Amino acid sequence: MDTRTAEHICDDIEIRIVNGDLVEGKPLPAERSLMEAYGASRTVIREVITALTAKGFLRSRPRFRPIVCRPDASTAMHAAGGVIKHLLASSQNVHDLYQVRVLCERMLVRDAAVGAQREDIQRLRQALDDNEQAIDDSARFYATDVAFHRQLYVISGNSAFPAIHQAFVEWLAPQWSQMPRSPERNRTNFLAHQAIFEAILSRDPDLAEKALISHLDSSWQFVSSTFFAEETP
Amino acid sequence: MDTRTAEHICDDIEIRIVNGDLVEGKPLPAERSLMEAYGASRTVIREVITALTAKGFLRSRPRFRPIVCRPDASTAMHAAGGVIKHLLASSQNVHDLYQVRVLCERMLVRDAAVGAQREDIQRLRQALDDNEQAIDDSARFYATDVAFHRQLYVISGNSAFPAIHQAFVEWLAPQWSQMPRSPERNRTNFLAHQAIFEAILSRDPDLAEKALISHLDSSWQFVSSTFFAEETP
DNA sequence: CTAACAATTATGGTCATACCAAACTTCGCA
DNA sequence: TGCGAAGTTTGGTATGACCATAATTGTTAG
Repeated sequence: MDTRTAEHICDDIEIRIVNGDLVEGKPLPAERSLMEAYGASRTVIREVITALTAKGFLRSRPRFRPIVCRPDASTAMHAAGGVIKHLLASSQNVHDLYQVRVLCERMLVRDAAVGAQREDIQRLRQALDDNEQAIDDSARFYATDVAFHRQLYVISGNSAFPAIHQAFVEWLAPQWSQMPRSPERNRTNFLAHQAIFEAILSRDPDLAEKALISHLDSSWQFVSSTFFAEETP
Repeated sequence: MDTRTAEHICDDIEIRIVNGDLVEGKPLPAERSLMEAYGASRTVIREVITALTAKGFLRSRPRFRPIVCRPDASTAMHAAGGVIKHLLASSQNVHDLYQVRVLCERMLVRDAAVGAQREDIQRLRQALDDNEQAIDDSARFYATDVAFHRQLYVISGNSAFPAIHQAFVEWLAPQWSQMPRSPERNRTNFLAHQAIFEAILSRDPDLAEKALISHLDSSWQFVSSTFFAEETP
């Protein structure tokens, strides 16, 4: 026999969460109830709870009952984030991750240029307008910047991409969100966004990709010169 | 004061792992040693261990000391996998994930067509040859198939992409690795790989992308008709 | 009767101790 | 020197207890 009682209970609860037996948003039964239900000691139950929490199936605050979380693509990314944040201590890994983002967005803008629907264009234009309105408010500009790029992921119609975008934003936030910003810099970025939008509007994937690369490369130059200036290549 | 002693110890051990204080591949100190070291009870230490295991910083078999794992991009993907595997119970999510893979590979082959070096081409050709040699051995064909696609990720020169490829393979394995296979089907796939290779060789990104899309779409058709045939659209 | 407050209970966080079985070490014997 | 048995270490689990805080209930004042 396998000696891991906890694993079995863990798997069972996972299943009960995904199939809706344990309702998302509601608290897990009390530890002492689960003891009885599974005929295990509290030690084991608590081990199960910590494991499920780390896996993203529960969200537990210190002195409260753990809340059931039916995991989605977003929580999957979040689970990976626990490791990723350590990897990003190396600027090489930051660069690699950023390049992954660039690759995704290059393809996304190409596809958007070819296949974006009228509503997609409309939402993108709205995001662009919001971006322009925020040029003089750097905090808001950052938010609308993120939102504009997010729209590129939404257009794909693939539910995984918004989650991926969210992951990129969270993981790269330590550098990007704390960049020194200015209305001039914001205007530059807005114009880059506008160029991407125009290229999509004119149904030109090559131009859209080129505009995107130019924008993201410039952004990388700015970030890397700010944060990784002293590192030896 | 914060009531979560375990979290502090957890963070501390994480740091000691990433900075090399705790050596990768070596076993963690015994639970009873950690008790003394941190002045905590065994309950807390065990909680820390289970959490770190779920996070991917330790790899623990039932009755053995946990092995220290300095996490890399691959283990990050693996951590996400615990959630992903549940999501992939829905064929919609399988499709979405597959489309993410398709998008990545489309861009990768485009870039390969533009920028692949001589050694890249050589390795890709080698992978293609291996693939051809394995047409009559379906098990080996699957391995060489994976290896060929992997090469597309390697060419990028970005250390994150091989890990992403590994993740795609693992997550989609339940469907793909158990597909009914035949030498005829293998030959079809080999020819598709060859077409992709030729397009890269002729430095034609549009053609390479087209060949890839054709290949992966056909593969999806085959898989979805096998596994998701009876589902109502 | 209701609302604010106090007492009680439920529950999570932590600790100490104990027992077992499997893994590891040691040591003596061949 | 090599090997196997006995003893020790260590992880897996259980039990019971204590504390602090959240949730609940009961009580009282307005």
